Amino acid sequence: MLLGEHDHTLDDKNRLTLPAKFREGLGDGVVVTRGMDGCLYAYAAEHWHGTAERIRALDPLSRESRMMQRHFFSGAVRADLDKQGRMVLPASLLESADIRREVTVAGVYDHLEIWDRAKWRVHLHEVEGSAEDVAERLAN
Amino acid sequence: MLLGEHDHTLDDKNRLTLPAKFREGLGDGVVVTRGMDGCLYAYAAEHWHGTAERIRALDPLSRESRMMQRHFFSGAVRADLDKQGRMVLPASLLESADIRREVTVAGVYDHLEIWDRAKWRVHLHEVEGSAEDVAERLAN
DNA sequence: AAGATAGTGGGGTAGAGTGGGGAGTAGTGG
DNA sequence: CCACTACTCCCCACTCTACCCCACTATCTT
Repeated sequence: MLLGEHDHTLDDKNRLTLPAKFREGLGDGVVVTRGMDGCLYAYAAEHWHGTAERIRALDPLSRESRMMQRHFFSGAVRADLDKQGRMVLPASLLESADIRREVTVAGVYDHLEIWDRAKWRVHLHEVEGSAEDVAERLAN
Repeated sequence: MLLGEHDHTLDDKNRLTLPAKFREGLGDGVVVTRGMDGCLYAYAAEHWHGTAERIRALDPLSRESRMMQRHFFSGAVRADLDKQGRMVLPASLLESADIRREVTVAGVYDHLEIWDRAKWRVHLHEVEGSAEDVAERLAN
């Protein structure tokens, strides 16, 4: 299970060191794709298939489904880690998630999320207030 | 069953000694998460899975669900105890619960709650007056 | 009163995070 | 077809953090 929040930095070569804690959970193959809400998702290669299947199963006769499929699949890249546990993030993905140098990597159960740090802060702050309301609704 | 209230202090390295009474109840694996009402929760690893499952089951195609999952899982950390029964609390969690040096650890049946001591006092005081009223409302 | 155990503090070391250099390969132009 | 360039991948080196171990004090128990 991928948990926790880590601050890292991209170097000049667009390399990102994955937090050591996450490496074993990811195996040695990672798929990075455009995520939701302006971040990138990183899946262990074996878990990627499940998510991919969910998106693939959407009906391509619906325009919105096609948009989702393009969003996910055209942005997906298989990345391998070097001996130091780093992966190169394609410039196109970095741009689409508006990621600069300062990055936050968050574990969200079955995948990682890669955020521009400033954006992450804002997003998380936005949730804080409503988390307890949502929890209240989940309670029964 | 986890019961009772203990005053402890964080050291300079953000380590918290768990009260000896609680250690056997927690096994050797603990998961710490952002809790409700401005404290931290600490679960025995095996009890954590139930809570995690409820959050995981939310549909990630809904924005609210995604935000909830991020908040919970990115705020959760697996912490192991050292030989003295201490665990390191990540700075990001301490910050989000506004915990300084003086800490109160409270047992609440299946989990521990970690509070900034001053905040705990205030909260407890708040409850004191209203416990009977709340009980009345929860009754059916 | 003495010993044991819980709580607190500090130091050393392995490993994680970051940066830079060099070789190999693909792509482009002459 | 060859040569040059640019990019990518791999390896080496340094710094700093976090983890692990040891030591001390206070309190509770016998």
